[in-house]
Amino acid sequence: MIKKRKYSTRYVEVRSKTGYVWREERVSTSNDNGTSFDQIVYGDALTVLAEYPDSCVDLIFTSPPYADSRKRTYGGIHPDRYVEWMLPFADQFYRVLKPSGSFVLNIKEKTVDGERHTYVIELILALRKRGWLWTEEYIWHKKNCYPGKWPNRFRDAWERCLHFTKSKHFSMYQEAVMVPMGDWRHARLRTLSDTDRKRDESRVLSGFGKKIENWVGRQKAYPTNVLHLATECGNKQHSAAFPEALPAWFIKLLTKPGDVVLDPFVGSGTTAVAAAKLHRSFLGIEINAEFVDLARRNMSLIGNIQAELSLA
Amino acid sequence: MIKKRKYSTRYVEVRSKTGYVWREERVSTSNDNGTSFDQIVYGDALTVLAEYPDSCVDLIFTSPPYADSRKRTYGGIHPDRYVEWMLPFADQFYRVLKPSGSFVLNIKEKTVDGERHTYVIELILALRKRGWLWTEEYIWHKKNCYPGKWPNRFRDAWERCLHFTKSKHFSMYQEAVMVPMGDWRHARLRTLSDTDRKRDESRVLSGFGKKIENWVGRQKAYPTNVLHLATECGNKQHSAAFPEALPAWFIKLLTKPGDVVLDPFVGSGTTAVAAAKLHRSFLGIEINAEFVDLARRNMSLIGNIQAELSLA
DNA sequence: GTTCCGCATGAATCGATAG
DNA sequence: ACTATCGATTCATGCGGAA
Repeated sequence: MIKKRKYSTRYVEVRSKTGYVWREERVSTSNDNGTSFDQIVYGDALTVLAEYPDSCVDLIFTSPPYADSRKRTYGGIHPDRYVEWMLPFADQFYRVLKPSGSFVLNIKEKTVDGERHTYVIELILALRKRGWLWTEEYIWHKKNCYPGKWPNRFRDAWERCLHFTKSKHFSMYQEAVMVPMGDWRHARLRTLSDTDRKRDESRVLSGFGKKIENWVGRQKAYPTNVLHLATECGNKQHSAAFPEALPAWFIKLLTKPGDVVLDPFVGSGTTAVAAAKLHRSFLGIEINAEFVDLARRNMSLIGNIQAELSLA
Repeated sequence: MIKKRKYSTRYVEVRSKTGYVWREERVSTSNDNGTSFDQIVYGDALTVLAEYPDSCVDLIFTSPPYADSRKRTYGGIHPDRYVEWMLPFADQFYRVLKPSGSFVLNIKEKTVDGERHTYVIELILALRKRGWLWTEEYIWHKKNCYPGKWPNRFRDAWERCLHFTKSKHFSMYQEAVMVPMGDWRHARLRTLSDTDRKRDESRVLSGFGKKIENWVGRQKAYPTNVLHLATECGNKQHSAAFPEALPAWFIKLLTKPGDVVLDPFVGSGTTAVAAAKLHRSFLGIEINAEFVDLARRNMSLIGNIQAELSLA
């Protein structure tokens, strides 16, 4: 049964070279229940997700708009009202997530008036009251954090990755994120450099046969709950909030190929790109038209790269 | 004015080779306001601290008994009652801490029933209601964390170091914990980039290049709020809750020589040892007689080492 | 092809100044 | 008094061009 998709037209403010202009935008207000994935949907996550059925998503990975930041794009939620703003979204997330699924929230509290604000830990307590299990808290260690000096604190080099589930028994594929043994914190999670690989190979080849087997058998270890990743700071037009390796790690850990990954605040599309590259289905939702364009461009770039790879 | 110190005698259970025996113990119940430091006091922190005056401590660093663990030594506080257990101590800490002082709490929530328990974040909220400022949360990354494998989580490689203060303007000596810079600086020292120059333009108007010179000649950088320390794996009879480098880092950062460091749950004395080595005054309190003995032995070892050093 | 080097760029935060 | 804006501070990384 295929429903005819409905659209509404709305006008949105978009930044141009000279300022801000209004542009017409077609917004999907319905979906085809099963064929509506693998797209960046323009709209508010609350209304977009309302069209989706229960239990259709395997992983929700997102970095919601931080309190009082990105004012131009999200209106800057005040820290004191952050929890009440977030809860309706969390309820929708709970509904669309499969019982075996996971919800990973990348977030960090701001300093307000010289103090760490409490909206994140209050959010944890509120989510538990809504039925979520606070299964784990991973730490993303930002190796290249923002510089600066202040009399009362150092540079902030970490963010929380809060792992919530609906059940104590959720899907987890630990082998997918095993890392080379030894100094695993120095290993690049993004890609092993060629030199690293060559060094490893030469080490293996120089050994005797029986030793190779021992060494190969011990090549990988399970990681810990601390992730060491640098933020990407290349010459992109958009500053990605997090590096692609961050969603990629959780996607590999918590889904298998073909599963559905949702990012309800997808921004420039990093989560969707990571999911697509890992052959997962995805759904990205973004309320800001400018970011929707950017995310779709980034997705199409992936398509080109994959096409090139398949040609080679 | 010197008060005569008062003692009370109590009998305590102590482990011997063959079991548990009762031993007589002299407990100080008064202090000399300034001469009562540099000791490991046997007793309950609540009653011991009650004898101390207001605003006599510069830093409180402690790792309190974890919820539901170390049952034999601390009675295993139940997670659901952890906050109410902790608050009376925190009130005493607040009283004895100087307005410019800091309270650093090394703590990590246990997993209970497959979920992270919320007593730590509830404690943060409760402490704020009692007047504490939640100034910062440092992460202690345990580079060699405890091994193990579970179906739903990885090894836990980090703990919180919650930094509370009484005032927004507290004492902090950041230069004391600076770390060597990365190699990237060699390229930076040769020539300043255009962007650096542009960024410095505004500075030129006021102060001119003296700041630049400072910066170029610098070999060290300020650290971040993520501490990378390995847990000590020495063959001690007692497994210290944290390595000596952890209290040492905060002692260097938050006190100057001669200041007073308090650890109200001093355990095997690691905080006191670190303070003494750094020429700070200290006060260690411990309710378990066995640990008191161990802490005093560890302190006396330091005395020997320092004596040897002064002879050399 | 590698390696080296230059360099922009950050989900930052504080304190002073302006409205 | 209370909020908005702005300048100052600072450093690890990836990218691209050069050797």
